[in-house]
Amino acid sequence: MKIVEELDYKPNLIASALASRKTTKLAILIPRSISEESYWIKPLSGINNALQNYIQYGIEVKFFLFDFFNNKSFEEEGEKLLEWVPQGVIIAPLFYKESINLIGQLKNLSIPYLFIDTNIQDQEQLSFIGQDSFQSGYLSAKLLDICIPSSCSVLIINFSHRIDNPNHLHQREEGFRTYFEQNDPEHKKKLIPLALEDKEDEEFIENLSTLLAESKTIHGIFVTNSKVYRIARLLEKKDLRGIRLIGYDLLPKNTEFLKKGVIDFLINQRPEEQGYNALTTLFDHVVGRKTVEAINFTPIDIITKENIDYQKVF
Amino acid sequence: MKIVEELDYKPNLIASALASRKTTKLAILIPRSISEESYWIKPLSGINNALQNYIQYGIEVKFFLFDFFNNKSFEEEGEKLLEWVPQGVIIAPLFYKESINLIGQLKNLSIPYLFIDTNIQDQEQLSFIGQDSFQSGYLSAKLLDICIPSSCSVLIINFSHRIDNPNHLHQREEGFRTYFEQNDPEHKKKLIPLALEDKEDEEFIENLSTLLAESKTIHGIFVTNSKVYRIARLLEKKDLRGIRLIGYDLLPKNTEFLKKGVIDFLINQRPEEQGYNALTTLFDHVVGRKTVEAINFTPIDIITKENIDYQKVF
DNA sequence: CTGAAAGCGCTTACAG
DNA sequence: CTGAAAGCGCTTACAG
Repeated sequence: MKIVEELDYKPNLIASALASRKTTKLAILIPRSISEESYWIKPLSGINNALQNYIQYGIEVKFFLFDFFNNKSFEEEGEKLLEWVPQGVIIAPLFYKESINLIGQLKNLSIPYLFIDTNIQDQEQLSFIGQDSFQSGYLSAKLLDICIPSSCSVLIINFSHRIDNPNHLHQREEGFRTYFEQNDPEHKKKLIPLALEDKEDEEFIENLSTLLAESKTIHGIFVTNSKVYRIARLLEKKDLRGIRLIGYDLLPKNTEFLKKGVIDFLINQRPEEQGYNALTTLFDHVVGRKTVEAINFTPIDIITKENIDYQKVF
Repeated sequence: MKIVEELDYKPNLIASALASRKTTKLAILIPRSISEESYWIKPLSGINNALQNYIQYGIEVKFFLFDFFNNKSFEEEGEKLLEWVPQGVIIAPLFYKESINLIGQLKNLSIPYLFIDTNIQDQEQLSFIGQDSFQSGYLSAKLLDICIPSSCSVLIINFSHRIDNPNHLHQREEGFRTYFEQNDPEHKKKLIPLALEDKEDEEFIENLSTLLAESKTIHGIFVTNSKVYRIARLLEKKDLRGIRLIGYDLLPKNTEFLKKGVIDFLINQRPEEQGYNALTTLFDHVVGRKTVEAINFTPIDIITKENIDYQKVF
């Protein structure tokens, strides 16, 4: 080792990869995408993109895709994953209990894992790759705040798609509220929370539309997830102007309304980049034996119709 | 070739790199950074960062750094570059005439080159990597527009640092003006252009300060480059409130005023990423023999004090 | 011009 | 346990 240091010897990774020709198996446990327009297609394509860089190094990646709404499906795919015996795992731990169970087993097998999109604190994960949800809500509040009247009402809409909503939706709302507590201590702006079902609840939407039409004081709406296009559709249909709308993610349905001017801001969490970084991080650890960052926060992008066309596509 | 196709043969780049061990020389012609806080340190660090990925492939990178204000220096470094005989070049073509001259010689030698930061149209460059300046100005106007009164005055400040200012400063102003032409046809917002010298022109700054203090109608200032901190310093010193300020680039001096709330928005052009992508693109072309994109527009990031801490650092 | 041999810097099975 | 040999998939100098 003394000589290694004296000569500043650095092993040639290329020669090493060529000689060893071992294949490293990496498993990915994320939600299945229902359509081309689904959110989860983006992390997946980011992972595939990173894979191109490593394919020559004998990396084998296998996707275990579960049903976003079904914890049993998460469990089943987790079982399959364990049977495959990978050397490293990327997990979107959307179901708390089932995730804890799975990573317990991974720990026993000394298989490293990292979290993407959603974090669970202190689980000995190799890394977390995703956005700071609280801060993204805080930023959303600021953006809304600068373009609404100094006294008015603001709706916070939660599309609760299932009982144990991923934690980060609450954190986004918390961040949003915290901004107004700090910057509007006199509560000139009234925050009105609203929980909607994810299914096509026409009746509720109709009620909401009546509410919006009647209440002239509502000048801003914050939707805590990517379902913001549903509210946009309503605003457009009822021709409701003067209401600023902000939500998450560059789904085609959302960007369409952004370009039309119905949605004012979208918060992007760079899902492709999350996928890309997740695979790169796992590779660096498992194959490159490098130390990796324990937390890898994705930038919080502000997207308007003026810069949407310049976002990186993968 | 028929058999190649039948077997879907893909050459093993790793084995190829190991066997050939040829070193590829890539030259970089960009401005020298005066301090750790200079803008041009960022593309440089992005280039070095990308280099880490390729160092095993026998890439040798040499920087030819010229004086930002001095076209002779650009010429001299260009000469040295040609003597070194690289296989590929990255150029920031800040001086038009001198750039045209240099790339003429590169063409004769069949050495591929790509432009970073500033583009010159139709010069057979391999690629351009940088921001759409017009659009970034357009976006800046939109951001200012949503948070200033519906009738007021807006200053457009150009720090002209030399006679032949890089073209993109004009394009930024053009984009800015175009937004207001399209969205304020009645000219309720008055745009006032102002050219300042780059040197510490205390007298002019003093005049500007008087102007701002007297004119109560000025509610927005757009600075077309990274010198926005100089205006911020003035606003802070004179305790001038109610003026929204927007400019370019995440220099330490700028982010400081952003966090204090004196600057409202900064436009980021991801300089590190530009450097990173430039080297990657050049490598892909020269070593990987891949086809590369002719235009690689960097995203136009909107930075506020709420998301500044989540920007990627290289 | 063609084709076989040596070698790039490692890993790993194997002989001693 | 130690150390030399073979081989990973290419490139390139060289013999024919």
